[in-house]
Amino acid sequence: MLNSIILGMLYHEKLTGYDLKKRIENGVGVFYKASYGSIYPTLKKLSNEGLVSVTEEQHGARQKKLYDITPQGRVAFMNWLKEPIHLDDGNSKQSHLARVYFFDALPAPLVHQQLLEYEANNLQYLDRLLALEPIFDTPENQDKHYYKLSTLYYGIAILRETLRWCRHARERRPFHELVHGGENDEPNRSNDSTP
Amino acid sequence: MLNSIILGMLYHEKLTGYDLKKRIENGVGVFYKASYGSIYPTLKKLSNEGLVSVTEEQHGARQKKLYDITPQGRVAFMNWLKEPIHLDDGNSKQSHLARVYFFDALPAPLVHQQLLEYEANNLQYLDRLLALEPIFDTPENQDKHYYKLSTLYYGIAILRETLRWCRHARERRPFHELVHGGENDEPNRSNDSTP
DNA sequence: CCGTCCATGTAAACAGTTACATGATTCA
DNA sequence: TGAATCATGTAACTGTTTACATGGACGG
Repeated sequence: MLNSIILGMLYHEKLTGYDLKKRIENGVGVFYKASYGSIYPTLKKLSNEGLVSVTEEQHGARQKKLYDITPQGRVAFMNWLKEPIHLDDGNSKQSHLARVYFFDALPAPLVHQQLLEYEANNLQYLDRLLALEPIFDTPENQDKHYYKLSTLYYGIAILRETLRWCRHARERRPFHELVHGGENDEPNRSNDSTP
Repeated sequence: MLNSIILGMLYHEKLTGYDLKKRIENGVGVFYKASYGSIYPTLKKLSNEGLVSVTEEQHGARQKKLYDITPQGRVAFMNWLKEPIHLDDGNSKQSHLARVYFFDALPAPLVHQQLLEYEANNLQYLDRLLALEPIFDTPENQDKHYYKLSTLYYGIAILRETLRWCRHARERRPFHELVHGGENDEPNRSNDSTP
């Protein structure tokens, strides 16, 4: 995961380990965290594998190491971007979004294909959860296992929203409507001006 | 994580490692996967820590080990359930939902408190993302960084849905409305039968 | 001259996966 | 009789976090 993210970050500019951390923080950082303890060892590993190259620079008495992606690195990164997205791997969403984050670098037809597949997988998953619904949502469980049930419904709600998002992204439609569409009101927010 | 889930599963019944796997698969399994390679070592660890006890049973020539939660195990599990939920830890949703899954075992006032806090944290997070929106959603980025932008909007959409879910769960309202409420139509599901 | 940022790293521990290895029991 | 399921485990590895350790540069 981190190795791919690093390659993605180096795709357009050379960076030091330190820069990388900051770029990740206010980029993919919204859904993926990286610490120096993972960044530096990963850079070393990528370097050993020939996917990045290092240039040592002297700024006065202080040295810094600028990392750059190699041609092999670009290939490896592109292959990662093209990998099919399967949902059943546990820590799903993290890695999916990390991939999507870099989709601007992928040719449009491939992106479209990826998003279609992602959508299909989510739909399949949703159907699985919807099939569980009548089995688990019994009057007895509604009382004694309310919170267990709630996690099932959370999954269903999130998948619905993910599908809505997929359709937007696949058609490259702007996202204002998705997120600021009238129907999604927020009754609990204290000091909001407007309508 | 797994150790807490195991304790939660043993809270109401004694189980073997094998049983545990199945219970997890069709319980929290929807959002958390566990393999034997993690279950058995974890059981051993929990046993060494005195949080579970083992009873060896002979079924013919075949032996099985029944695991049971100890009083200390119950305390440890309850403490885990009561831990405050902070969102900024990267692999959030997984562990949050795992906790919620076991909330039926927690006294109602504590559950309410936990969900309120969770809601507040999500709202705070949402505000953070909404603050990023005007910074990143510029005409230039809408074109060149469409997919980067899309992940921001995905986050916003999911947080909105999470908040809706929170309000339902906190008030112990049934979930049909959340998930089968009229407004959330699905224009694309016309002619696909399940795969 | 002091605090904050820039910059690089290591060691230990943690949590878990994958693949392997073994063997009994049940049922068609 | 052989496939599926029950049942337990290990070894090697992967990827990551946490805490530690060091020191230069820059601005107020």
